[in-house]
This record gives sequence, C-alpha cells and structure tokens, in this order.
Amino acid sequence: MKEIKKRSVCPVSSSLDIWGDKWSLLIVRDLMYAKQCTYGDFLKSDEKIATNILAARLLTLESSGIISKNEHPESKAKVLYQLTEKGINLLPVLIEIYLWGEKYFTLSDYHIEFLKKVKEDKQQFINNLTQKLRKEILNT
Amino acid sequence: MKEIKKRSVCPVSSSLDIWGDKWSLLIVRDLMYAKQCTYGDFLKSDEKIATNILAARLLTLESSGIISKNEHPESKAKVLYQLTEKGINLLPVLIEIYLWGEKYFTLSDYHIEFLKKVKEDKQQFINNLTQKLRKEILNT
DNA sequence: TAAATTCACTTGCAAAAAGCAAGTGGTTAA
DNA sequence: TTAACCACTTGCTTTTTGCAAGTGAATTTA
Repeated sequence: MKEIKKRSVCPVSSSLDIWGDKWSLLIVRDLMYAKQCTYGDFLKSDEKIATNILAARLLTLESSGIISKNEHPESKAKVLYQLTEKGINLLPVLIEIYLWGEKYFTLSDYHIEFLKKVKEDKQQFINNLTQKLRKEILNT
Repeated sequence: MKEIKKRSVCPVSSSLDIWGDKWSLLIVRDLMYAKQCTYGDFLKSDEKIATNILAARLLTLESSGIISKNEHPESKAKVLYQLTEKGINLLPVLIEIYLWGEKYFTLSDYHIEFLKKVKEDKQQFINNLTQKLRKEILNT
C-alpha cells in the first residue's frame, strides 16, 4: 500500500488525494456493477478512458488498497480486477453522487430504474450490494 | 450556467465532469462550515490552493450553479461566496466522504468530534445543516 | 504447429492543466 | 494621501492528460 502525499489532515482532502480525479470513481463504479472486471472491459466503458491513464489509475487504486488484481478463472491472459473491502466501502459515496446527479442531469431509463430501486430503501440497497460484492471476493 | 462537456450520460460521470478534481469539493467543504466565505479565506485553508487554481474553480463552480458570488456585508472590497441549493445538496456526498475517510485515515480531535455528531443521527445532521445553510442564503 | 488474434499493458509525443511567484487595480484604514 | 488589503490576473515551469502506435505473453485459428 503506497503512501500518497496528504495535503492536510482533513479526511475529505486525504480521500481526494487518492481518488479525487475524473476517472478513479468511474473504475469503482464499473466494479460495483460487477459486470466489468478486466482491463479491456474498463476501456469499453462509455467515457472512453485512455489506456495509459487507465493503467495509472489501476496502479494507484491497487496500491491504495481499493482494488486488487487477481487471476481470471477463464484464462491466464486475462486479469480479474476486484474491489477490496476498502473499495466496497466507497459504495455510499457513489450512491450519494448518483442521487445528486439525478437531481441535476437528464437520466437514461437504465439509471432511472436503478435509482428507483436505490430510493425505495437506500440503506437496504447499500447493505445488499455490499454483501453481494463481499461474496464475490470470497469466491476468488 | 455554463455547459460542461459530458463524457457520457452516467450521472456519476457527469457529476465528476463538474467537480471531479482535487479542489472543488474542498471549496464546498469550506462553505459548508460557513466560516470561510471570502476569496482570502479559501486561500488560508490547510491544503494551500494556488490562487489561480482557486479563481478557476470558483468560476466553474459558479457557472455550474453550485456557488454564488454576493456582496459582502462588511465591505465592497470583499466578495461573499455562498453555496446555492445545488451546492447545499452536495452535503450528503461530502458526509459520506468524511465517513469513508474516517475508516482509513488518522483523524484530528476536531474531526473525531465532528463525525461523532454526524453518526449520532446522520439524516438528522444533514437535515439540520441543510436548513441552516438555506437560512444563510435567505439572509443575504 | 505456425500464424493470426486477443489481452494487458508500455512508450513517445503534443496539448492541457497545475503550481509557483510576482503583479494589478479597485477599496479601505491610518 | 498614503499604505495596506482584497480579489483576482499574468507569465512561466512542471506535471498530468490524452492520443496513437507498439510490445510481448497467452490463446485461438488455419
């Protein structure tokens, strides 16, 4: 776990020191959906991250203990990226960003449905997804 | 309200397009405490933002409707920066970042006390602070 | 089994953004 | 009326981002 230089002792500032950029939380988002787990899958996301930036972010996230690199069950050529407990714990942050975004942006039907489920019982939704993601770690 | 180029229709990505950097949320944080409201006050924060970067971020946040520039009651030389309703609504995001940071960083006594209050009743804390910040807007 | 393809990156370079220090032009206090 | 304060701006260097092409190991295809 590489040490990142902290600008201050504020937990917000220290958090942003690690993942306060335009890409890191999108990687976490992709892992949260748990459909995309390989390097190539991240590249396929709608935002079109550049490959060298992706490599750099994956390194930072890994050395900060937010994601882990694992063997892919299908092939030795592939790498399986997964959230760690520390990464899973970013879920509430991500959910609140979704809910803020819901207020100020036009959403796709997909996101409308997603956020409907979230809002039915936010805490329950977070708990369920957290449990699901934890189980995926154990099965590796 | 200047339009910022969106990388995709994802609300997380669109949110990060506006304030996904190392500084924007620290400005929001300072305004949330409602003690720091002038340009000079932002410069005094522990993280030591560069003055040109501060100017740029304030412009973006203003043109995105997250903060507003107002007359300072004390002097014409000063400018009063305030959160708008859109900015106040970032409070839940900020609180979840605090709570994540609490898990993984060493906190100052100040932040320990702050987060103790937050955790006693998170929703109540957010509601109260939201109301308080809204009142401050009205009194301007 | 050799060649083509897939996969996870790396490298090189141009453009953009961040960071630093000094400067500017109104406002206010002495 | 002069000095200090305030909110920026400007110029310059360093760092980061973004794009395109390349690399080498693993895997599929002919």
